[in-house]
Amino acid sequence: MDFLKDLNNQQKQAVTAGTGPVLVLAGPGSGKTRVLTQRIAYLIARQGVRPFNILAVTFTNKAAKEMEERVTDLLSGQTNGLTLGTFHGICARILRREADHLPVTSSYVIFDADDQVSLVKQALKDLNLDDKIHRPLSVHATISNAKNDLLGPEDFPPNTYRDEVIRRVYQRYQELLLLSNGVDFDDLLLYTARLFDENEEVRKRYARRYEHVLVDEFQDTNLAQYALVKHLASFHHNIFVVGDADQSIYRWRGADYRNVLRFEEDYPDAQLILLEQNYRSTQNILDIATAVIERNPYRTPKRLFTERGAGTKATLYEAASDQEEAQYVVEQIATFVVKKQAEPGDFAIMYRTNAQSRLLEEAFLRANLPYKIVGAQRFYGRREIKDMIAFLRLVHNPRDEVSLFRVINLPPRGIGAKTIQNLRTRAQQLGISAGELLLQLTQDVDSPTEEALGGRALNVLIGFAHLLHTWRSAAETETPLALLDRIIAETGYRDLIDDSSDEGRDRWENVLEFRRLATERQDRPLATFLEEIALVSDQDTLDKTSNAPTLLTLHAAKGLEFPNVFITGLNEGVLPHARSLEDPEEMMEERRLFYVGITRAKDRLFLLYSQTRNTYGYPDYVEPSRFLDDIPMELMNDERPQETSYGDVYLPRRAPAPQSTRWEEISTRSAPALQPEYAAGMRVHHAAWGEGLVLNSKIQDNDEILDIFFEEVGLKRVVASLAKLQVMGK
DNA sequence: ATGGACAATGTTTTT
DNA sequence: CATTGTCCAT
Repeated sequence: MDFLKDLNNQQKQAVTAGTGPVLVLAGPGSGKTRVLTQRIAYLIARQGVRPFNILAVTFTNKAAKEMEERVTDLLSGQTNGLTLGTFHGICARILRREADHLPVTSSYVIFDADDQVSLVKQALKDLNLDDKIHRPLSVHATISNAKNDLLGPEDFPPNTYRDEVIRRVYQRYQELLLLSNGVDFDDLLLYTARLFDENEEVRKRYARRYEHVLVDEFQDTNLAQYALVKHLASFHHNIFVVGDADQSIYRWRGADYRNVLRFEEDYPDAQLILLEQNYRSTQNILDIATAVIERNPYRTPKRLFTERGAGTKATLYEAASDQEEAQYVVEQIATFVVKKQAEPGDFAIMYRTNAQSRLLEEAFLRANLPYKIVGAQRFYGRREIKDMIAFLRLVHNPRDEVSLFRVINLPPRGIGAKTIQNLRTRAQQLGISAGELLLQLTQDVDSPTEEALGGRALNVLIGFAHLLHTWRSAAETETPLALLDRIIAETGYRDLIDDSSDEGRDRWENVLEFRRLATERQDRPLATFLEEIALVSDQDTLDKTSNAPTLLTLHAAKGLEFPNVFITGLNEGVLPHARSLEDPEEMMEERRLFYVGITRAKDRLFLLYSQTRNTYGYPDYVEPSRFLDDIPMELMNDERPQETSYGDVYLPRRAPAPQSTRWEEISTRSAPALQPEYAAGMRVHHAAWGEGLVLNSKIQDNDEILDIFFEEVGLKRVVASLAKLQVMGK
């Protein structure tokens, strides 16, 4: 097997670099994933390194999985024992194994973002601090940053009054986590780094094992991650990192692209390899990207080049409103698909904030065209899913107070704030957690406890305790899926959420979707299952199987590529975001974010902004993004309107968008008297308008109404019985 | 203890 | 505007 075939000189050099530290600076689309994969294969097959002795860190689980598959392909098997995963995932496993050295047990649970904020809230309450003044979200962000800088509460410098407050909240927050036998995302990194720092035996064990340490997306590591990598490579010093400072977009999460500089300082003998040739985009796209990123100060200039040729110009489009912007996206995609110039799945639509996806989704729904959206939060953040997870987490770890109090009264069984308070107080007196006390109620109840909890409340508590108890026994022998089914059945959860309204049905569908996820992971023990769902990344939810356009944030787009890319909302206040306008560092990051978006495109790039935008429900005029000024006009086709306004009169320059078909109408198209003859996806011919694609069909007033996209004349709405249509094909 | 009605308040980005 | 929290009547 020739691992070096089809590699350029720099890539070859990287793949076959000898021992010692190596720093690969890789521009977008320069094949860094390939380099990493082939290097792992090369180490195993050519250098005789055992997979067991290799550690590779990627940014998402999906990337790890893909990399593993590719290595396995290259070697036809023999990757057993290879450690491949995200920082958080790898740390979670190490902590599980080394729990003896930690303040938590091996059945600890990982608290998600919401749990973390509610814990901060609880901490503020415990300390009698006003959560109006000290906003939990912002307090948590500060704590998180401290952790990423490897600072514990005791290390947190109380320079200002606010710092003093945060230090105390941090302290209490940490106590609450431990009380629940829980860790947050940052603890995964912090605890592991600390463990290596303080326990030489453990550190040596891991450092000896990992003869080779490889890190992807190195520019987005924070201090804790940097320390981790350094510890892990502290024995063999074979550390191979790949990154691109221009693509650093996680500063707010503690990432520090200066880790690249730190690396060069810490390892002065590091080999430096530059990958500049781009295999992804056309030269026009690269030139646009370069024009944008060049405006950032303090960067090492890079020349991005390709052998793919100039390609087509980018399209710059000014929409009248953000709604129209979304409409334009859908119409453009429909045009390309109708003309058979691209597949629906070839398109990605990117935006700065998740909120922007809404209008796009609505536009797709109106056209009755399917789309897919990247984002784990959207799913795992839903109430019903959080409930399911809370039940499972509680079974796994009864000390988890956040989960306990989330579900103890689900469905309502008469346990309110008062009872919860009593339970917590009594548990505190006994020096145990509320969950442990609850479980004890299934045995026998001593009289002080009975008194503390009161007769009526006690009985319902015991009832819930018995449920929890049986679930815990079940969990010992059954799969998480079986346990989940048991919980759903025994709580009557469906009746609780499915009130047979659209929304209720929707929620139940979500539960079923979660159940499907559990089915896919049947073989996992509960601990692993919980860990996996706590650490899913947005990108992990990307579905490659369906042929539909992808909606995603610019952050989620990192590391991906698409033939055609729309970047929407190129307006001041959106990209760059309003909250980065004053801080030059943040402004630089906004620019990098735009750069990341541009460089995802292989063939076509669409840059969109609009004149007005709805914020808080009210429309407002907005300026085009300053970043657009930096792109030479000759690289773009300007689709901005010619002068069409006279004084205050604005003349629409395109045919008006079709009468909106509401989502409710689409979803409630129930048993019409007339059966539709046409369906979305059909190609039809019209005597005057030529050939077109049916986008939508509905029965209205005993007539079939069609939205058809014609190649010649665009989108039209026709009545089927009047327009003489010929069906050309499915 | 529960659920409904109103108010207030808030928007990056994510493991 | 859309979600989340708070108050009040049952």
